[in-house]
Order: sequence, then structure tokens, then C-alpha cells
Amino acid sequence: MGNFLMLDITALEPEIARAAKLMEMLSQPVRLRLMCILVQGEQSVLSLAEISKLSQPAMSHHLKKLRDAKLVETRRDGQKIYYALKGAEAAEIITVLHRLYCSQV
Amino acid sequence: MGNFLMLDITALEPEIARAAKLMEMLSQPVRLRLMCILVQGEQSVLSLAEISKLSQPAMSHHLKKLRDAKLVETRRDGQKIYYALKGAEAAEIITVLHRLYCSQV
DNA sequence: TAGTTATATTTAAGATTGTTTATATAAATG
DNA sequence: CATTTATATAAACAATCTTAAATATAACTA
Repeated sequence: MGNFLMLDITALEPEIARAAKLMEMLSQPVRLRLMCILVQGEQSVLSLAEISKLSQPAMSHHLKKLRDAKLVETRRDGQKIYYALKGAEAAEIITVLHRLYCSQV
Repeated sequence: MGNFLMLDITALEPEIARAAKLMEMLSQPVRLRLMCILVQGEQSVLSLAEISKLSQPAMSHHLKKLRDAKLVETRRDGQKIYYALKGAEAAEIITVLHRLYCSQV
């Protein structure tokens, strides 16, 4: 089995690339905040832009990145498009980050 | 207690910033690979550069970033400087990444 | 169908990042 | 002490990323 933790690094390039991509998606405070909000449940684009104090196009841009990375999915309801988390990867990382940085012993 | 997973985002800027920084450090395949190697144990700079097929200055540059982020620490032995992981944060994230991307059910 | 609301895309500007080249420091060796 | 080895720093450049501004699309409403 492939294993980050063992020294057989060269065999793991696809996994490294995917893992690094996930890290990259969460590496911007704006996007990390965004994903933390989505852990709570779906939100519309404007809603997310307002909460994040970001312009609508800037938010759309970040959402596109997350869509391309398959970390979020969308649902249209009338004029609005709701974004929600897709897959467990991001939520799992956020859970660990929370434990690392937000829990007082 | 602060909580990424709850919607009280504004109160958590320092934690978000630190968490995003950790994500950023692991967001480059070169650095993620590097940190995976260091999970195994300390290594010298040249050793890391060779394994990563990176020039020495480029490796030094990445190591400085990791030092600044307090994710690695150094030990000098003669001419060589050995780098090792510092703190548990990076290793915990790498463990989760491994589970997410490298374990076959 | 004209106007409005919600979202996406495009383009360009500005900032940040990574790599290379060259140079500097620090320790070991002869 | 001069040379070599190991690492760090600095400057320059290319690539990438973020944001803003302008425009486009799509759906609702009057």
C-alpha cells in the first residue's frame, strides 16, 4: 500500500499531488473561512460573499477553484445557487485543524 | 471555546491565520514531499535536496519557510545541519492525508 | 419583454511565490 | 591558513494567485 509515512516517495506522486491540491485549497484564509462556513451547511454565493466581506466576482472565483478541485458542489434554486461541501476530505482536515488550534485542554 | 465548525467565524481570525499558514506550508508538492520525508526522521539539507531533485539554494529556501513557520528545527553536527519536524501539527495533517489518499479499503 | 437579481467569466493589475545565479558564511581538512 | 564542503542569503526573473472592473448569462418579476 502507498504510504506517505514510508520513504517510498517517488511511487506516490499522484497522491502527493492530490494531497497538495487539497492543502492549497485550504491555504488561503478566505477559502479556509469559506470552507468552515460550508461545513455548517449550504449557502448562496452572495451570502458567502457578504459573510466573507468579499466582492461577488472574487467569491465566484474562489468557488470556481473549489469546484474544479471537486471540494464543493452546487444546487440551483431559482436565481440562487447554493454551494455545499462535496466529499469528506476537506471536512476531515478542518476537523483536525480545529482540534489543533481551537481546543483548549 | 473557539470552533471552526461553528459559525462564529469572526472571533477566530488568529486561529484561521495559523491554520491557513500550516495548509500553505503543505500546499507545494515539493514541501509536502519534504515533510513526509522528515516524518521518518531528520535529514541534512543536501540529502533533502538530492531526494527532492532540487538545487541546494531552492531547498534551503523552502526550509527557511518551514523554519519561519516553526514546523521544523535544526541541529548542527560538524558541517552538516540536520532538519527535523517540530511540533505535532504537520505530522497529524500528513497522517490524515495518508489515510485519505493512500489507504485502500 | 424590459428591468432586476444572482452568478459567472474575462481581462488586467498587483502581489506573492518559486527557481536560478551568484555570493556569503561557517566548519572541516590538509 | 588556504581549500573544500555544507548551508544560507540576495537579487532577478518567471510563474502563479488574488482582486477589481467590466461584461455576460440566467432566472425571476412586473
